[in-house]
Amino acid sequence: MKYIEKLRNSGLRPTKQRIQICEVLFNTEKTFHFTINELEQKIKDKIDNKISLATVYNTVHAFEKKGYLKQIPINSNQTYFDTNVTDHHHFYDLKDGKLIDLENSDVGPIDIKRKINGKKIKSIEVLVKLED
Amino acid sequence: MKYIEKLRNSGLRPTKQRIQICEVLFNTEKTFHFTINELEQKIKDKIDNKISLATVYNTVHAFEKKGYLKQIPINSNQTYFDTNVTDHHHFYDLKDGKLIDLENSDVGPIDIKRKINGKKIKSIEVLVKLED
DNA sequence: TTTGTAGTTTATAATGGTTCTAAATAACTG
DNA sequence: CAGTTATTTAGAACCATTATAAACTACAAA
Repeated sequence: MKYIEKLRNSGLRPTKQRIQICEVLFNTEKTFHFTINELEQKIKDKIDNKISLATVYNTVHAFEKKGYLKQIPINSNQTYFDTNVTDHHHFYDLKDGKLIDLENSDVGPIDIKRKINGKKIKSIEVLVKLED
Repeated sequence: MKYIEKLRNSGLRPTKQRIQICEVLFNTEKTFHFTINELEQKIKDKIDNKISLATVYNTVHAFEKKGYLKQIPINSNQTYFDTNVTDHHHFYDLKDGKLIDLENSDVGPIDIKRKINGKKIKSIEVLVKLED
């Protein structure tokens, strides 16, 4: 299994649950956005054994910390995650609440002119809200 | 009272509570960011009578709908609002969770090259995360 | 005024996503 | 294996937010 090494290399024990969640998250052609509930559903669909909700939360947070997932800053009652951890931005369709990737090449360079003393920029995230 | 007209003009009845919340939110030299809990505290400090939590929520949402407040898209367990409704962006200091305004003039123009069929851009929001 | 009505406020309950807990289980190391 | 530590799990707890429904208030029409 290709994920066993990935997990071990990040200091995470390659448990059955983590490997299965890796399959659901990363064994896909395209990256995608999800909430915990959506991920839980995907897991139910693709996997025979049950994985407890707490484990899904634990795993997603562990993966986020390791940089395998990113949270998407958006105002919603649920937290959105992205399996696309490359530098990119999002459209957010207010009508249906759906997110659409905006590749970095779709956005001109972002020039932040102001500096904050003693701080450096960790990331720049652009959210483009869409309406009809 | 200057807020009575403002409220009435937006189709909101100028109740005592709404006027008082206006004072707390808008009768300041500088704009500011807040969560509902922080606003509740401010209200307690500045106002003699009690305003119920539900009213604070109702009012903030009403003001947001009318465009007097903006939600700040950020991942937090609480929702952040901004009394600065002009077009601008934010630094977010990950260390202490504080937000800092980034005036539009501090950010070069943002060029969104991709279009989504039948949708138009309502807003563009940039969140610049800071670390030490 | 007075009165009717629609809008607001309020305390409290309900909701629901997320986190905590502590016991059972599984992975790892020697 | 045996011992240790990490992980999983079900369920409880947490807590921001929303819903409820009764009391109250602004307002307009008579």
